[in-house]
Amino acid sequence: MRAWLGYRRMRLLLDLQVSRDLAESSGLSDADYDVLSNLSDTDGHRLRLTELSAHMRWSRSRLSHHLTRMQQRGLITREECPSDGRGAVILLTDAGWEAIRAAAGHHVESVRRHFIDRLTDEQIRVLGDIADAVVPHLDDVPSRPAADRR
Amino acid sequence: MRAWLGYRRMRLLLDLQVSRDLAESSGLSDADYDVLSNLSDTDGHRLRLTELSAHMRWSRSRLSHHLTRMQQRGLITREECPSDGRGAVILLTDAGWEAIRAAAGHHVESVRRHFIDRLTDEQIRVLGDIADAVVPHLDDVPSRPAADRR
DNA sequence: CGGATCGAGTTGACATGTCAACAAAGGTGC
DNA sequence: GCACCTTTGTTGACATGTCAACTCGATCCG
Repeated sequence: MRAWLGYRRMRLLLDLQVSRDLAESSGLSDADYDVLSNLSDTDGHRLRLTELSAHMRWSRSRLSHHLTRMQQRGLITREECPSDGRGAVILLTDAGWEAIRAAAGHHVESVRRHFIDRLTDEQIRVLGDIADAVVPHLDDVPSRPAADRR
Repeated sequence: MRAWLGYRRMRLLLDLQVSRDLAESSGLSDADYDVLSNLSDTDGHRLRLTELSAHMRWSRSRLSHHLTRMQQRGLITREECPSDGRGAVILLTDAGWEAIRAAAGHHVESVRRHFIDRLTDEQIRVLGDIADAVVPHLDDVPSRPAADRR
């Protein structure tokens, strides 16, 4: 009980603060940052829409809407897929790459300040273990967001 | 890095699963559940809107909108405040009380299944410590949601 | 008291997320 | 090749969240 409530409270306050910092320092929302960082982690800086949505656990609909807005801001573009005519390869633009590079430093500092620096090495290690214990069980079974199951 | 990414991933998957369970078993959203449980924790099952919003870190605007919807579903009501004419005491209805009582059991089971049962006693203890280390620093300084500061 | 300011809560416009329906291409079996 | 079903991505309607403007009572101070 203590652990769960603590987790929930931490989640509420920490994520609020970190995304506030992110928005102030770089004008990106949490969602923007996640999309950009997933793209920038791939080689070629490109991903099929469905792959991206599966990894982020977003519905394709949500992602498509969000990408439309990000495209209008020049952060990403859409390409046709050579191997599948229904296409949609999402590609990071130079501006998008620049945006996340510029944001990353502040973001890391923010996470460090509000989170990592408050913890002991031991606590950090155990937290990693906790995530490793919890995540795998959630990562395969349900798979797709509710909107897509049926 | 490992701890932060693990935390983020866990947060994504765990919260997704738990709120999915919650919605399926009781028809309540996360937001509904939080509001109801905050109210049911007070004696008299009532709170001033601003107190509630401060504790939940919601803007008064968001809370007011959400309460309007919850009121239409009969989960809460609004009363005038005797000591302050600008009023707004939020009161849990019988239906609201019943709804959260019914939801709580499933919810606890869900949290246990996806989270607590995956962890050792030691990990649970440390997680509590982590929250205690992180939360206090975030709990006083910033205080109000962005929309209210200015 | 009376004017200025502040704080509580609501509202409406707009941004974002969800859901179901859809068009179009891929896959399968005949 | 062609009927059939699946998968991809988009769309529009609606639900929810954000932000700024507003009303009106509280409070401050002459």
